Amino acid sequence: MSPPTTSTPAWNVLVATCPSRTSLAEIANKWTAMIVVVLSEGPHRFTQLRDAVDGISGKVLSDTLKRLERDGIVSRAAYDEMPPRVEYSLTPLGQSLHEPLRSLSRWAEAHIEQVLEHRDAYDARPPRTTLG
Amino acid sequence: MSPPTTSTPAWNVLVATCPSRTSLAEIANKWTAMIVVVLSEGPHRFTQLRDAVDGISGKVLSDTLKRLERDGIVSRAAYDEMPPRVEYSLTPLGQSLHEPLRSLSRWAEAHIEQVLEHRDAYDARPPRTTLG
DNA sequence: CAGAATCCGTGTAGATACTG
DNA sequence: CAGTATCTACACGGATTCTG
Repeated sequence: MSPPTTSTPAWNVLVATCPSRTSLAEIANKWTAMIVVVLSEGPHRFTQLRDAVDGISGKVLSDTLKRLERDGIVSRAAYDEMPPRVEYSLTPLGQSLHEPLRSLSRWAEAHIEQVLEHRDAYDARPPRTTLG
Repeated sequence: MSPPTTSTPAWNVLVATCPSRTSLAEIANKWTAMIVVVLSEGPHRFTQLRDAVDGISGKVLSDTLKRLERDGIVSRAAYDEMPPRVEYSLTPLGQSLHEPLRSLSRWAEAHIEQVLEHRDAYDARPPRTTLG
């Protein structure tokens, strides 16, 4: 039974011993963000995912999917066929995570130019060896 | 089809060569999330931040703040006093990042119990050595 | 106080090769 | 196709020390 949204969460990620930190570390991750965004469009097979998330290696994809499955964010459906077919999809829990993560990746896309400009300016500035 | 947002982002994090990936990697990070959430309440000094983000080490805080400053997300104000005083705050760019990141940490807090239950169930299940 | 510098352990990523 | 198994490598996090 999950608490209604009105209830105050007993957890606080700012506390080191809070278990919610372990899941924050899991979801605040670039691969997780991209995988969840892709899976939000519907079930994907392993190779489909690897193609969609350009540049990810098979091992990293496999590891990440396993962790997400363990956390109940992704579900795995293996069909006993030849050649083998496995489909990954978002659980309801994972779907609730989609919005926050999509916001993040959208932010990255929308503000990358500003970020790049800042980086250029920062890197052009002399190091703060002496007091300015 | 792309949604009718105000401006169409030319960037796509799913493409490996897209520069927005570099900023996604930066912001999709547990320390960044916690720091931005804390700074959203107002400027903080270094030690205040280290206390607020429980468990973070001085080096990691310093490194992360430097990266965030470089990206234009955090601004640093050093006052030439004795003892030294430095205040960190969110730039307007950083403030625009607050909502997405707060959503993430709230998700972690709100769903940690479900996540823990899934982990227990997953770990209790025998390994998938043979076909199920 | 606010850090820089240093050292070090570990996790995570990446490449490659192999299997059912 | 959908992984697993290995190995390597480096970035990251963490603890400690030193300084203006």
